[in-house]
Amino acid sequence: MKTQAIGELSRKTGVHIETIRYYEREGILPTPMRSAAGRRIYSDEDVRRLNFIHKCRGLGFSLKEINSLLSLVDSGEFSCKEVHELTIHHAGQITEKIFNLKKMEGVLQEMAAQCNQGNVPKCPIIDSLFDA
Amino acid sequence: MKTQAIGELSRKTGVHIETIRYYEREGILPTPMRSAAGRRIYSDEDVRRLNFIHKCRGLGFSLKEINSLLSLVDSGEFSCKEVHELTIHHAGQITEKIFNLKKMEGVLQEMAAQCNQGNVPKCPIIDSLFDA
DNA sequence: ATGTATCCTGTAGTTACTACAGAAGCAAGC
DNA sequence: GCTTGCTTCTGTAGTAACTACAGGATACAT
Repeated sequence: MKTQAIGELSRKTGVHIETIRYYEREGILPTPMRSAAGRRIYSDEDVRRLNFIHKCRGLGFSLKEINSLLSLVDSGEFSCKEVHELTIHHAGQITEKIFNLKKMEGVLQEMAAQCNQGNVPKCPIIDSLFDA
Repeated sequence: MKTQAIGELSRKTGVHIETIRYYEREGILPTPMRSAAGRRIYSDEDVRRLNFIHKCRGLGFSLKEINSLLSLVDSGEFSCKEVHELTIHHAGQITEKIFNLKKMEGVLQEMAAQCNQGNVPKCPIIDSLFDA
């Protein structure tokens, strides 16, 4: 499939139509082509870009941060210094997020396992998580 | 240290004072003790709870989702069925988040490595990430 | 040609903060 | 005891990132 309307883009990505138009207003999505009647037309490139944005949002990145990541791609012009600063900054964030998520994952699995054995869990979530 | 004022809680957790009061209004943090003059007094338990909330927010969980996690702990009363539903739901989310973050991590490191070798990177961020 | 679904713009509401304003409390030094 | 500076208080208003209509035009299947 080559192009699509906003509804299909929404279905493919799981992003609400209103949110897609909001991203366009905010300059995070490029202003798309329009049909003769003025309807937005999207390419598969837009699907990929919106998927990227959507998942980044779900991982706690702000639109501003996402823009700074996307700007690496959008501008043909960027220096290695800029790339380095951004990647190092974001890579640090990402590593920390992974670390915290793994901790959460472990505790939740432990709780579920305790429950399987018929024990009411003591729920040490807060105690064992994120003490510092 | 046994108890502390809101400013110190803020410094320890990195959460703005206004946000702490906001969490109290929203019922995510319990209403704290007050000094004779009416100032909020927090325990180390509050520090841990706020750290937990803060990191969850940074990982893309909504306050509603965080509440559902915390309610597992807050109520002495919960059934194994409830625990299971919540943990399985959240564990799935968490696993997916980790998966996506690892993908991002890999691509960013590759970009930085390319730059180290003096090449201007082709920046395949969007192409290689999140195609589906 | 007619009904149903989709799209348009525009505005208003929601969530999760964030930033004051203005008043009162606390702590240290003179 | 009084001043100076910092912290906290309540309350309100502003911002970021959506989300939900309203009211009207367009597409398309029967």
